[in-house]
Amino acid sequence: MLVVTYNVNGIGARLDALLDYLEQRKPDVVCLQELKAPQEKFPESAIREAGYHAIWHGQKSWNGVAILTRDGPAQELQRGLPGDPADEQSRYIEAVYQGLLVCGLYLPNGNPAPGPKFDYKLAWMERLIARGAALIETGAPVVLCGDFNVIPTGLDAYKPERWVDDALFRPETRAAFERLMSQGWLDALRSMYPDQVVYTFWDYFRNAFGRDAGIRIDHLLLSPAVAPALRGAGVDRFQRAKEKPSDHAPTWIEIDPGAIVQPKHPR
DNA sequence: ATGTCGCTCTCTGAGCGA
Repeated sequence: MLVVTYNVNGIGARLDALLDYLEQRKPDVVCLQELKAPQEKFPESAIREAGYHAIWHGQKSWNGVAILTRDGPAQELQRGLPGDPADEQSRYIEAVYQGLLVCGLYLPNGNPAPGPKFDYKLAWMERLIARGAALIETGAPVVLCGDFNVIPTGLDAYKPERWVDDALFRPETRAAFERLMSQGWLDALRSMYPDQVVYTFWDYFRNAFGRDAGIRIDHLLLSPAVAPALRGAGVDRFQRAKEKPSDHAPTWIEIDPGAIVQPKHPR
């Protein structure tokens, strides 16, 4: 089962590229971020004609997340990250698909830091940590994936010294991410490539992709029940090299559904 | 500080967020 996370940076501008990708790779599950489209502007029919079911949480201008599935619809469990009823930003969606709990997220960027946007990022991460603990505690097989806007370590940035004051790499951000990870999540890409440089995002400016001046901020975290099913992982850089690309590349894992551990007493 | 995109609005450029 191929599970992909892909920040499209505007579903309107990226529809052709997305359809091309679906045709080329035929992923089973795709978590999308940064739709930048209101709920009613999501191109549901074009995606259906491409052979995918979709659930999505749109928002005018900014944010927006979706989950696409190929072999049947996903059952939506949660829309919006719990913990703050006043938070109206569309950054989280959760669904069950073929026994797998798929959580797609678009974590706040948080720049400039310090400031109110950084405070919002850290507060959002606290809510994510609470959600992560609850998910792990069920024993369910969970893939928690998306654009985390977190550079976990210096290995994950071209010239990390340039990111020290950035909200994606500040100590508070990395510490919160480490607290999430300490719950028992497996960073799928890093586990497959322990020492290698792996980037998922390259700025549009200064020919960043051509120079491979990237960062790794799109992550797929696996709960203990799905970690043993991991068979492969990677970044589809070819998609970033196409015409009119997103600044992110699709990032993927291959899992063996037969190796997923289902809890004996599902709640 | 800069660079380049995408989206929205008052509208064919400017502001904002990333």
